[in-house]
Amino acid sequence: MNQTNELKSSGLKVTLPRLKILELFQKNLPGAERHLSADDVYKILLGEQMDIGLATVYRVLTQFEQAGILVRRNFESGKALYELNEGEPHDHLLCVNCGQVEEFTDPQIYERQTEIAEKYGYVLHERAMSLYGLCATCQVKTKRR
Amino acid sequence: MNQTNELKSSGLKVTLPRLKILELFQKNLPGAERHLSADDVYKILLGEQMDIGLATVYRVLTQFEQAGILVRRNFESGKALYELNEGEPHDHLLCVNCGQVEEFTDPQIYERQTEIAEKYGYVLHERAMSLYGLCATCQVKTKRR
DNA sequence: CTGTATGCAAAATCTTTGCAGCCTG
DNA sequence: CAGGCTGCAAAGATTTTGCATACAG
Repeated sequence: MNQTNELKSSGLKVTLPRLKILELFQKNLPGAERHLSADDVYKILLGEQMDIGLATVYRVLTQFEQAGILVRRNFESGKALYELNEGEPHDHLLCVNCGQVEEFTDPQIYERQTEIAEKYGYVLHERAMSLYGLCATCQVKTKRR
Repeated sequence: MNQTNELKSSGLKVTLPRLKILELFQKNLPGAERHLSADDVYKILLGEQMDIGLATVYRVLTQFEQAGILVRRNFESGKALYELNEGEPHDHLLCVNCGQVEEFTDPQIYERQTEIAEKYGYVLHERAMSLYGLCATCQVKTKRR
């Protein structure tokens, strides 16, 4: 099984909480948000009749991040969101009204970031770029008020 | 007095805590970090023999942000940092080892961000970009270990 | 004097940690 | 069977809020 191996190769024992959480992110159900907070994950699993502790969710998410399975994002919301690590780095466009998250990649910006870090003598570890605004749908809704 | 007027024109009463906090950011002492957390501000003021409450610091920082005097930044550290709002937007390069903060502006990136938001139909409210890495000094230190 | 501002303490959030028992390998 | 894993409860860290008193205008 794919997920089982993914866990094993990260040196993690295969347990129900881990399988379920991994599945949540990999399944990618239509309409399901790719970006989930610890609490989101916790509530979803409770809703699926799982008996799980919030502490376990935090621990698993942290382990998955260290294993490179997930990526942790710090947006302005105040709570961390996790998403599947699909290799290619990307940035986010977030709607301040509905919370929708749009992903995009811009090689030109990526390139400039590298140049800037170099110019300042930094060895770059991470890049984070987020744009906040009103999505098209919410612009209409907001205007109506 | 300049600071007094800055407060008045924001509709805020001129009080000692507000003057002191404003001064802290405007003074820009050599070696002093431009980016301060609520707790940083609190500790500095306590060190100056001021009798102030942490809650007041949080309230004042929030008010200053709403008045456009300060800008709030959410870096990965988990706590918000504030800096003087000097009009022109800029981004940050942070050392993950010593916490040094380097500021930079890149019109090319700024331009691309605008284009991206437009492409996705967003009305942009805010942009946040932070690069994390090892500064030149810390690269040397780290290598020695 | 009136209403805003302050300090203190308590509460609210999000996240981490300690511990005894459970389960994987 | 050993050591990692889990749930629960408690503790931490950061930020917000309620309230009585103090102070600016």
